[in-house]
Order: sequence, then C-alpha cells, then structure tokens
Amino acid sequence: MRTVEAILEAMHERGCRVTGPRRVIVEFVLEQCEPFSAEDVFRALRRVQQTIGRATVFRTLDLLAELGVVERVHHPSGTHRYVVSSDGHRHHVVCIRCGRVAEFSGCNLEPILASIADQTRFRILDHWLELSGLCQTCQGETMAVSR
Amino acid sequence: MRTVEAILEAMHERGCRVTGPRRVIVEFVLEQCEPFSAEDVFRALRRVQQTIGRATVFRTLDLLAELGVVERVHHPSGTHRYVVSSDGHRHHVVCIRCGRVAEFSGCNLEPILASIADQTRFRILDHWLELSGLCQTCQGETMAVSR
DNA sequence: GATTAGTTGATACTGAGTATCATAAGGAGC
DNA sequence: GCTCCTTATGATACTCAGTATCAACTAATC
Repeated sequence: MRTVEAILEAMHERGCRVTGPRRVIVEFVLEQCEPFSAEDVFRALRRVQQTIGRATVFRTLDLLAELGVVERVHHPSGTHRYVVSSDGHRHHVVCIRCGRVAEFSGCNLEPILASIADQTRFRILDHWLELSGLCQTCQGETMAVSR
Repeated sequence: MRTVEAILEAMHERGCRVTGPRRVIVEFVLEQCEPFSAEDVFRALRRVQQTIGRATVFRTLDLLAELGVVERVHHPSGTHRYVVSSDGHRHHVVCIRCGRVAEFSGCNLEPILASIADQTRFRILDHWLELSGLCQTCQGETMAVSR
C-alpha cells in the first residue's frame, strides 16, 4: 500500500509540483476502498475545502492514473470510475441490485488470450473482464422478491 | 445474418410498432461492419431523411440491443459504440490505433467464473470480456512509428 | 374509416468531462 | 528569506452523449 508521501514524492520526481489540492485529493483517494467517480471526489472535497475546482479533480485523477496509483474502470453507465490499484492484476464483480463491488485476483486468462490472439491476429495489450451478478446479501433478497 | 424484414417482424412480435424511422435505422445498422456510435447513425440518417430525431435513434438502438441485433461495446473514450452481433456468444477485440474490431468466439470462461463465484460469494449472472490491442495492420505501423 | 395506444421529433435539460485564461503559488536558485 | 519563472489552480463557459417531456402523429386492430 502506497503512502500519501510516497505518491507526492513520485509526482515531484516526475517534475510535477506538490500542491495543496493535490495533497488533499491523494489523501482522499487513498482512503477509498470502493470505486469512485471524479464527481464523488469533487463533492466530498468541496465539503472540506470550499474552493477546490472541478477541473483540478479531473486533472489530478488523470495524473494519478498515469502514475499507476489509480486505475480507470468502465462503468455500465458509460462513465469512468477510479479504483486505487492494489498490487497485481485485479478485476471486479458488480452487484446489479445494490451496486456493491467485490475484487478478485488470479483471473488466469493467459491461455484464453493466447488463443484469441491466434484467432484474430491481434496483439492483445490489455483486457477488461467485468462481471455482474448478485452479491450474497441480494441473493437472499431476490429469493423473496422475484425480479 | 438477419434481414431487415426478420428484425422488423421480431419487433412486431414483441408488441412494438414497425415505423418508418425504425425501418430506416435497421437498414442502416445492418450495413455497418465496423462499430458505430448513436451519433454516427443520427448524422448519416439526417442526410437522407431530414426529420429523424436524435431521441428516436437512441431509443431504437436500445431496442435493437434488447432484441440482440446489436451489442453495446465500451469505447476507451467512455462513450458507447454498437456492433451488429452475429450468432452465439461473442466478444470483441478493439484496436487502440485504428478502432477496428474483431470478434471471437469460444471464450470458455466457465472454470474461471466458477472460481470467482467461490472467491467473492457473488452469483455471477453475466460477464463481459473486452480486449484491446493492435490489429495486424497497426502492428506493422507501430514498428516504424514507436508510440 | 374510427379509435387508441405506441411512437416520433423538437426542445430543453442533465451530467461528465474539457478548454480557456487570469490569478495564485511551488520551488529552484540566490 | 526573497525573487522569479513556470506550473497549477479555479471560475467560467463550453462540448458532447444521452435523457425527459410532451404535443402531434401514425401503425395496427377492430
């Protein structure tokens, strides 16, 4: 797990300035354990620091994505979410009822990717596996209330 | 490959009306062999039929997605694209340079999904595997022009 | 042909994200 | 600590994708 200071240091090494707003955003982002939108960050920080600008939030999240601190996740709505990237390669399952997200590791897609590369003649550089379903809680509820 | 008439018939069976705009949109969609945005459809059809409305295009594409005629694909920009779906369960590889899309079948994810369900306690209902990379043509080009 | 419920298109709106630009402030060098 | 230069900021206005509304229209059933 990276610390706020380590991330700000990485920014500095990259030739970026360590500013108040960036520090506040990094601190906020590291506290999140669920995916969040830029708007979430903006709204939460507005409550703490009235003056922070929307553009700054977007810019800083872009920077954090470039630094590998967060990852952009596509949301079915078509908007971006961000997740703090943990070590290793991870994916998410989204609950279609309550929106809860679970992470899982070890997707072991390599053999599949190899056969696809073969089939399509593409060089596969990235993959995005997104699952949806019902979390444990909502499984119970849907027994009663059928959808 | 489905025909325009078969699709309009499916709409009718579903209790939807077969209207002029829907016919025009279905005809246009079936001609596409590359992914397209709703805006693409709107602009192309506006040239042919001045009066078609933006909302109608979005609504009809939604309907076609429900009927399984087209599939929604996420685009790195965060907007939706549509592709005409062929038979069976298929996924796509999108070229990050030219936007070309290749389909592939036989994703064989079942063992992986089972282990994920086990790990997360979710009941997995749907999965979405989307790959990005370089198509054969762009692989050649990037050798010369490094990115 | 009359009826009626689904569909349309114009319009205005929302929400995410970007462009612009004058002002503020980090930090390197002294 | 101070200066200066450059980057970063935030307010604002904008774009773009997609949605909501609603009166007018029309497909399809009788």
